[in-house]
Amino acid sequence: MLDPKIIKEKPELIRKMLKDRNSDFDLDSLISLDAKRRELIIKTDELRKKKNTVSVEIAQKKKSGQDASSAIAQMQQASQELITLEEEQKKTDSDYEKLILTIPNFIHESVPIGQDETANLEIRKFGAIPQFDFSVKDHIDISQNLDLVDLERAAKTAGARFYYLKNGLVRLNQALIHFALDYLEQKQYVLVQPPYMINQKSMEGAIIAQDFQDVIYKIQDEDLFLIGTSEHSIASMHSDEILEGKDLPIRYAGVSPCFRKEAGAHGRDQKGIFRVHQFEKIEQYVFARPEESWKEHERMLAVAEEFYQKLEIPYRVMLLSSGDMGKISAKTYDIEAWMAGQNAYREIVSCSNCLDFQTRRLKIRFRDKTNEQTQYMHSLNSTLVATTRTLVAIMENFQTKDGHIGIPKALQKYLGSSAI
RNA sequence: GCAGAGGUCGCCUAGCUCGGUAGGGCGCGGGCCUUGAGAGCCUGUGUGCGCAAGCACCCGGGGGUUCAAAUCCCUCUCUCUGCGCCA
Repeated sequence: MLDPKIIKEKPELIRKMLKDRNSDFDLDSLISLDAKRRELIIKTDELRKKKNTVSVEIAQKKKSGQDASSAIAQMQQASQELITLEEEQKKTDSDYEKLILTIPNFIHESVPIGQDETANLEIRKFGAIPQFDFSVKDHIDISQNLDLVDLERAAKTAGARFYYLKNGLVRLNQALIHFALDYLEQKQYVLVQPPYMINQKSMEGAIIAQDFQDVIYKIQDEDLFLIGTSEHSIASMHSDEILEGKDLPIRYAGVSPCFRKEAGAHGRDQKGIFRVHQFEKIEQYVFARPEESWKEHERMLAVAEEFYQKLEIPYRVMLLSSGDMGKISAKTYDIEAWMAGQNAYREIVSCSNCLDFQTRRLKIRFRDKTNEQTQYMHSLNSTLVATTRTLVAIMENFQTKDGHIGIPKALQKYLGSSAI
């Protein structure tokens, strides 16, 4: 959510952002609803003031034994008027609220303006692309040959985009999680295993309504939604709280399964475990002081890059364009890992600064002294590792001529072996 | 799941029986006093609208009764205690 004051005072900033995002958001409706909302506040406040005055009068008259009936009549009339106005106000407020929650976030000045991913900028590359003296397989062939993944039976029991991991890949998945947790803990992150289901209010704090439909699974007859990432749980963890400035930044390492509908992804990455409904993810989630959030953003990216360097996975860092970026992010870097079986770089990390967009929705504030004005802090999130995609990268990049999989040195002690 | 007790301003607490402007303490800010510090005293301390003066709102959420609700009624939710069930 954006600051209502900025929308009111500098609508031209919002218009530019909407244009850069190719958004068809109806700003004029929002502005007129806001005007109507404020007009109603003034009117109802006046009526309440009248009621308060008359109420005191009634109390005094009753106390001294005078007749209060004319004052009571006034009171009844004012109450009636107020009920009508309050209904209108409720409706206006709710319309306004719905609309303001769907405006996308501001865009940082360093973000390239463009329609889609073709306008993304490559920032840097790391690692040499592996060369093979045999014909390269993709992760589907490799995992089928080694009995590491059963997609057919998963399709039978759950549907497309599900999988049974088996044998060494179960261990490798756990090894990645274990390694990632050790890595972030050593960097002083607070480890968090959050609720895997959260209520609607919390979910709305973390994402924009329309994403519900495309991404989020709902639990039947309960006010509960399966999280799409631990970001959703951790964002709302401090909702309605006022934290102490001295505690910032707070860096969380979230570990959880992630559940995604992947609606609208028909046909893309249809096979294998690259794009699935369920996977494990270790996430960086940071609450920072506003003036430090851009520094934190670069820091989180560096933490993620170092992780893939340790895993010996070649990657490139992309700066997403205004048209390719998520609505809640002001700036997003993606890390794309080289995947030998696809002969391409594919997204494995997304690192975003959301400014005060989430914290404003969730009322997460801080202050340095108890009587100081509170401020919204900034929130940032970045993948450290989404296990299935990294498993794909390892399987494809570390495949051997005899059809097995080598293991990156950093993972060997967690796996207990150097090959699968 | 059942029963009981609770949720009041950043924190603690009074007020609820019997409806009439939510009081006190702590913490923190500003001021007075002081050579300085401390103590003491004064004052401020959440949200909204407004250029401002100021006004309105805020007692876990929602609804009801009433001229008027922290207070009475209903409902939901969370916490605690006991019982039950359970990996």
